[in-house]
Amino acid sequence: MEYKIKSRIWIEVDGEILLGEGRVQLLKAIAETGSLTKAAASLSMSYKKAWSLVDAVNTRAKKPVVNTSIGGTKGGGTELTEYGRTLIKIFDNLNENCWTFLDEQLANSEL
Amino acid sequence: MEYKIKSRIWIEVDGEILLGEGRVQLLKAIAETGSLTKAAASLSMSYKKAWSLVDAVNTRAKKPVVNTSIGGTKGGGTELTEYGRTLIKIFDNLNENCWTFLDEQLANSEL
DNA sequence: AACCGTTATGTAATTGTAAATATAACGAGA
DNA sequence: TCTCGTTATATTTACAATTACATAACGGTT
Repeated sequence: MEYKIKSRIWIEVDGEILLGEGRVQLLKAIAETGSLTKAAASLSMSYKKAWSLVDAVNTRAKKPVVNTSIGGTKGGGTELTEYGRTLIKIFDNLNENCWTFLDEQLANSEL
Repeated sequence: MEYKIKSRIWIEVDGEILLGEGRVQLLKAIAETGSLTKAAASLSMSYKKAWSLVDAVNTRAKKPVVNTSIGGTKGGGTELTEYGRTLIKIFDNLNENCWTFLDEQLANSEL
């Protein structure tokens, strides 16, 4: 029966969510599959939800996070931009730093 | 169009939530009103939800967080224990430290 | 031209969560 | 003993968020 401290972080723009853990997970799945449809399926998420999440990230970010293409042999696809990849890296870094910081804080508080 | 980092922290026991921002807010309202009914109303929360939140906190914490009484002239009431008050203080402290830490982290990441 | 898998978008259905409602018990005081 | 405001709990109702379904457009390939 030990107390554990948890946290979630997210980045906002104009009071609206730009990027959180769920969106980062989705972007990672897009990077792996090259397809929004497959990424959504791999996370057991509806395509519509996945699309609206990616759309929100893409329109709010300072630069596009994904490139999409429609049609062609493979039907099209979605790929991360370089900016999208750095965004993910920075987010993951912030998140891990936050976790270790909070663990230290809790340990020092003697709850 | 500036990026801002936000966070929520909470404390878990055995994988279940013990205390988060909402529960702390509720405990503070109880401290002010001396009544779970009034505390719930002051937060526009249903009594049932308020009760189940307080009950969860009370049963999972290492020591009781509130004392309740039923009946009597005033009908009864709910008051914080000393342990409940220190729990709130520590939580608020952790939370503020987390915010300033993350702000620093974001500033250093040059997003 | 026809096909196929994908993006993109609207609408209907569902379902899980929260609120509303109802009811009982309690106990000091009038 | 009756009242009153509170805690405590179950059941029903309502709503909002999510999913499911449907449809169109696209563009290489065959």
